[in-house]
Amino acid sequence: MNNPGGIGSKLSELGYRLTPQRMMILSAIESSDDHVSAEEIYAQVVAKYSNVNISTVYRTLELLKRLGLVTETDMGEGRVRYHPADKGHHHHLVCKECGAIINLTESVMAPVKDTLLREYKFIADLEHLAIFGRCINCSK
Amino acid sequence: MNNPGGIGSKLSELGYRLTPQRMMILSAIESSDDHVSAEEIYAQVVAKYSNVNISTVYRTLELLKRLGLVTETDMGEGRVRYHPADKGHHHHLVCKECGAIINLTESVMAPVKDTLLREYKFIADLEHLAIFGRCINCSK
DNA sequence: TGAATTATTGAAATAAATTTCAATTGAGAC
DNA sequence: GTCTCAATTGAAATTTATTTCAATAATTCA
Ligand SMILES: [Mn+2]
Ligand SMILES: [Mn+2]
Ligand SMILES: [Zn+2]
Ligand SMILES: [Zn+2]
Repeated sequence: MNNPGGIGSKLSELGYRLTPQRMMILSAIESSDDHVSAEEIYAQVVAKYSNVNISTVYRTLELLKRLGLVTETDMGEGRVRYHPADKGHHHHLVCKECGAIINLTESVMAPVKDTLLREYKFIADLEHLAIFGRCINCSK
Repeated sequence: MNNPGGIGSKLSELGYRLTPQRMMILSAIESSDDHVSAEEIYAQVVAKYSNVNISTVYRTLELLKRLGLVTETDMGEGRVRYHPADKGHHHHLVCKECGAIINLTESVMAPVKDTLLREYKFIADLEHLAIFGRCINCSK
């Protein structure tokens, strides 16, 4: 629930309260190895602890996002998905035509990140992107 | 209204009907030199032509997006903004802390686009991005 | 022309996410 | 322990965007 090194311990280190609601939400995020949506988190949490509100889920995700503990990615599904920030740095190529998703390592964006830092002194968040376009099958 | 080379003429070339609603919407998009939101387009259109529905605006934007005639960009305002695809190829750095927006030329993403094409045969849409992060003032 | 078919629209419902505001909880002061 | 105050939450309202479905408009074809 509040495992050392986990998101929960970071939250309390930073002075945020580790409420039952937050603990359940964090556990849902951390236990999922896939990208998880707010509604999916809510469904998991509400099953064990019915007095929790969907807006608390969104608020907690918002907080974690702001603290850089989770990444938020829009893969074009009409809802956004979340990911613990430390779990696998990678990006996704999303084919707009067939929906195929190709994973890539973070390093593809490293040159851009460097350029932006060097030329604009801008620290770009390029940790978990969805890049849209057309895959090889759909582009012929 | 349906100037040659404009979005309207491309639409009819492709076999889509150039309805009064669409003409007004296109004119609102093309006449704006800035990035324009759906609600702003709607406000402009409804002032001249009251029998138009907001869902027609969204639907038209969806169509134009799909045809690659406008780009859609989320600059983190809670609503998305649109831009004629041929009007200025550039990106935006958006500071998550102070909201500052720095413009960049399209070329920053050229190396990534090339890499994705070469290594993944993926044709990436990297025409009008909002890249989030922290500007020089906010990162010290 | 006129019927059949298809594209487009408006209105209302719906969905995802955010905001508002009052109630509750919890941490620290005394 | 009790008081005080700030943080957090729940419930409902709101916002942006999408979807559904019936009505309308335009196009195709007999
Ligand atoms: Mn991922
Ligand atoms: Mn722009
Ligand atoms: Zn594809
Ligand atoms: Zn800034």
